[in-house]
Amino acid sequence: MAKVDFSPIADTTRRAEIVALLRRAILTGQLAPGQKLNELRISEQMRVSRAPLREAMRELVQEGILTSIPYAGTFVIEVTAKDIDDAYSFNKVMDELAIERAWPLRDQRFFDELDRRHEAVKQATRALDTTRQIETALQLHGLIYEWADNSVLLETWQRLTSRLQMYFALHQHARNEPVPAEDVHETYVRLLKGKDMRAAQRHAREHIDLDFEELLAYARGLEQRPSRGA
Amino acid sequence: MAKVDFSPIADTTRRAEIVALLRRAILTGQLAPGQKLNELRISEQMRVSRAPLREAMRELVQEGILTSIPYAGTFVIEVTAKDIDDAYSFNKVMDELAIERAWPLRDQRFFDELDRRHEAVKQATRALDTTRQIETALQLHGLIYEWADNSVLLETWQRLTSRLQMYFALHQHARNEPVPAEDVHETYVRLLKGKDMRAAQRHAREHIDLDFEELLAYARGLEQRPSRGA
DNA sequence: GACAAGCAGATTGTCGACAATCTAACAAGA
DNA sequence: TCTTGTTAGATTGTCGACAATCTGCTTGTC
Repeated sequence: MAKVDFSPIADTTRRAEIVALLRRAILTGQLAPGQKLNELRISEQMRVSRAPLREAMRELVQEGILTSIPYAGTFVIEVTAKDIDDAYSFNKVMDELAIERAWPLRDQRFFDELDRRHEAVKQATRALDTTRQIETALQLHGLIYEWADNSVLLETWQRLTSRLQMYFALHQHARNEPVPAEDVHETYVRLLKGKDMRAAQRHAREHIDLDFEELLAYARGLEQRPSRGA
Repeated sequence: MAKVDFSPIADTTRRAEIVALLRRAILTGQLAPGQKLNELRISEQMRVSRAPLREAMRELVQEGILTSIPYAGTFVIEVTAKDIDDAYSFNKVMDELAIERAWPLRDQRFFDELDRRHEAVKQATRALDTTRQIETALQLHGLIYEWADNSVLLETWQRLTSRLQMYFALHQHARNEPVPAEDVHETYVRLLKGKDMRAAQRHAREHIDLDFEELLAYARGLEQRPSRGA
């Protein structure tokens, strides 16, 4: 009998597809923070009834990227500097933990996967696809969580990822700059392959710092002159 | 003009009430792990249509205490020893972090609230209300998270709490023992009021150990002879 | 007796319509 | 002019019915 690893079949419910579509729209910034999601309009655009759409929205509310006010509407979450700061500071600690847990479990498969994801980032960078660049960078970063062998830790990371992706997308969207050409993940990957765990943790912390500082500055700027309007 | 702090008005949707009902049923063990939730039956019992019930279920799926398989059903999550171990080990690190962050922010209101929640645990203990005892103990424990001034940390704790409460309720339910008479939180509260942060962190870690070890042993026992049945 | 095909029955997923609620514009009165 | 009451429109919340899918049993064939 042939030994084939069949991956789970794709979700066939409309709900799942709607969730994916909405999430993508939010995380890429097509739906701006604070924006209201009109159920009727969206359901008509998607050619779907409101039932699966509403269920999908409930999921995204729990996922933390939508917020719902009864009888008023469902909105994309607002992004404050404090939110970003909280996520950033929390992420630093989590990273240290993940590296610590994943460290003794690194094996050939880990290194291969690390290279694979690193390659994906570089490819997105070369293609000047900023959205995909953010996505792949987070996936690269998420490997230590997948390897840490702790379901709660992984799940927490995945929840956080949604918001991080949204924040970075916002940032990119705002300054509308070309992506950095140099490879900022080179050192990170090298250290994860090395023998000095502390060094890897330290780098992860500092590396994150760099990205976030800019992001924070941007968010603080936003709060000075609050956007929003009719 | 009178200065009154009006609290937000209660959620008035059926969905919100259903979520509360279902969550309570799961966390108290009235709905056993692995059990299937029949939508038609539940909606009839609650005198509600399936729409708000399904939306409520979606929320609880995202909350991590239900799991859904398309066209098959929605089930209460199974509890494995590894799940408990993961939650426990994750919780230890989070606790240290929360204490560290909350420590410099402790004030009179913190101490008052600490006493208030401690009192609630003692009262539930005296009343031999095990469910309420678990609930209040977790609320006591959660204060450091509320005070840590980090929304992501707090949110993560709240998600974790659901599952912790479920685990402990299962345990209690299984051994069906009277609640411990002595006050196991005395030291914890005292240390949180003191000046030695490290000591508080150490105690939190060790205190949690105690509770969890028993729980883990119980869960491992479960996995030997897998329950399950018609 | 073993096995595949096909057929109920039950359950989940989706739909369209109705009810409840909110918002904003407008009118009436102090 | 400001406040309050009213009303129309739009939007969300909920309902009951239908469609799609799964499960287990029965039936027929070898």
